[in-house]
Amino acid sequence: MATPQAQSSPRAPRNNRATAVHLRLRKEIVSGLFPQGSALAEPTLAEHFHTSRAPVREALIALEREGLVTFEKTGRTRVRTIAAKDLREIMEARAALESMAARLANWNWTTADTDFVAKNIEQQTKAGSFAELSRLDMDLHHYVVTCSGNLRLLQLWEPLRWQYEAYLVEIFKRRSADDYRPETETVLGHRKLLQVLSSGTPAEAAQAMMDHVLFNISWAD
Amino acid sequence: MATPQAQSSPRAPRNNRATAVHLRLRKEIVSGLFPQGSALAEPTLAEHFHTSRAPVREALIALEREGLVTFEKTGRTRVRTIAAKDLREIMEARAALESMAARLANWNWTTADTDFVAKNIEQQTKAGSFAELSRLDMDLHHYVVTCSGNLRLLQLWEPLRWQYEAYLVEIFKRRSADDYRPETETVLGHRKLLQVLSSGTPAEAAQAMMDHVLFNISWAD
DNA sequence: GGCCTAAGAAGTGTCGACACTTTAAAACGC
DNA sequence: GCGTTTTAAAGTGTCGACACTTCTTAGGCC
Repeated sequence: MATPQAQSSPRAPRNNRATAVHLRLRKEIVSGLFPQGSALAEPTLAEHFHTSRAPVREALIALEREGLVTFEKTGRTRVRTIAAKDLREIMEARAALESMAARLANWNWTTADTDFVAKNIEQQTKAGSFAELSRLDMDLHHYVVTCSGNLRLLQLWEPLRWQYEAYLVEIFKRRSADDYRPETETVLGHRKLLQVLSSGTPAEAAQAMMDHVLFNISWAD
Repeated sequence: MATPQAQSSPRAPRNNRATAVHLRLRKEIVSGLFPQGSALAEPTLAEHFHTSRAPVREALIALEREGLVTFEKTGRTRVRTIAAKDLREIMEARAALESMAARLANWNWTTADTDFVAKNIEQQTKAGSFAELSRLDMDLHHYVVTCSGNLRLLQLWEPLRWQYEAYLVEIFKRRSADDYRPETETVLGHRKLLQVLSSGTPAEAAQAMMDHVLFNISWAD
């Protein structure tokens, strides 16, 4: 009999330079190293990463599908600009996916999950900057999506995360670092979330996550 | 002043052989031309499409991110096998996205939209095979997602569509064509959907779509 | 000086080549 | 005949090359 071990392969990243370039370039984009709208020429990037154009090209295709770069009709590549209108789309899509994720995560929630999230929220209260708070925030949301046990949910969610982070870093550039005051509303929303995830119904968890994510649309600069 | 027309570029598909190969190969996969799990060697595909390996390679990367093919650790590419467990993930993700889409579509629903969907449902009652019915079904769901006006929702949804169709074509291979009897439940679900989309509340539309999509999980063979 | 034009520079799309790795097949021993 | 080892075939990863297109800059004209 054939089909020794079919398994639908959760994720088998090829171990080549293309994926390395992909990950590095993504990190550089969401770090704000390349301003939005700036050109990404293959020869330049190839030199930057000490490789040839082929791996760079593959990485750009992956990044385009993640929504971090765009191809113009002429083939030129640019860092995608994410405006307020895009933020709305991102948050609506996040709300859809994370609400379902919360529903599923509620189903198989453990005390270890509660510990992780509680610890994360605790750190949020001590956060000293927007950047630190949003990092903790994304960690928490990533954790819930993972807890759903649905790998496709996670795969669809990740690009939204990168796009959101690329948007945030642009905001941080404009805002001065010292006008930060603790975001009590965000923390409060997370506490409510933890409560329904651990001891609420699936429908309550879904609703709470939906409200929590959509609430942040108004954040738009 | 710079930034002449920023616009976040909805979708600018490069007009090259790579995208052509991508679209053709995708169509061939969801048509069942390549059985699930079969190997996709770049030189063979290159010959098949009368091109070199470079465009084929780019197409495979795009298809991997769509979930239609998988890369093994050795770099070999295979058509992804979609089992019942995968179907569950797909339908949960679809339910999440389409529920939000229905909520948004309800908001800006027009009589023209009602006409399109009503005509589609009318055709469903006359469908003579599983294949025809499911084609109409996907057309309808695609229409609703488009009506949401949220391009990211559509972009995230499309890969789920291809995966679902790849699953269906495998089912069709096993089932004989003549044991088809009209799926009255599907049609009934769509009528209910049309009703809430045109004259219900956003929450009702979201709930109806959620129920309708999740109902189909039990379809699993 | 401002505008149009034309050479030059830069970039993309595609190809073939080659080293290295993995798979498949053939040869060998028992 | 069956299992093991060796050898050949097939495949991937990466590179450089070249034609063609697009952008940019310098020159000329008014």
